[in-house]
Amino acid sequence: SSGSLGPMGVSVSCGGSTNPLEWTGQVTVRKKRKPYSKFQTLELEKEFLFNAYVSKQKRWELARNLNLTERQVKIWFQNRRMKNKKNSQRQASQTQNNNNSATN
Amino acid sequence: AVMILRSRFLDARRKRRNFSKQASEILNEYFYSHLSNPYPSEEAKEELARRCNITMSQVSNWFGNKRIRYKKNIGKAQEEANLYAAKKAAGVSP
DNA sequence: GTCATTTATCATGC
DNA sequence: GCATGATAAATGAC
Repeated sequence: SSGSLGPMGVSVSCGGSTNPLEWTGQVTVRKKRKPYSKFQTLELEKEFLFNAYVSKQKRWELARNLNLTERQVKIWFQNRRMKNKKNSQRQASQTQNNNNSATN
Repeated sequence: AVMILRSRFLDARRKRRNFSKQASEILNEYFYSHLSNPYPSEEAKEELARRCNITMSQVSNWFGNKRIRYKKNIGKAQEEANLYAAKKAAGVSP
């Protein structure tokens, strides 16, 4: 039971428009998102073709050659694996739809 | 070179389409009726996806965009919030 | 490690 | 010309 809200539950409509909504506040300071260059992305994609999981040694080399931090390289591979999974699921459902409509 | 061309065909952003009016209505009603915690569960997402005839990823995208863009508009007009708040209070469909 | 997010950016609709 | 949906960096929970 959550009682951190106003007396009426959602108290948005009554005049005062400033909402004491906890989720609207982000405490941690986050680094601004900065898109990678074409060269950086291309090199990362090339390495991802060989293996979706990069060793510590390879990560260090990539970070140095692409002027990225090891943390950035690590996170890039994590996000890339998620993207791969998402695309695989999308293709799977597409194939299933094709089979269903073809057999029926 | 490959992925530059890849994005031309495989990127879904190239074929973006606006949701239907009723789908936006359903999503907005849920958002403003759960304004204190606009994070639908997996089940709620499935329900919304089914009623809106969109995928669950699209539901997640919508709430992600909605939350950040609502946050950015706090202190501004936000007539949309008042609209749905009044609608909820009246219990009337448009 | 995965994975739901936050945030800025991208590409499109109108 | 912005509104809107989807994607790309970045964070945090677990």
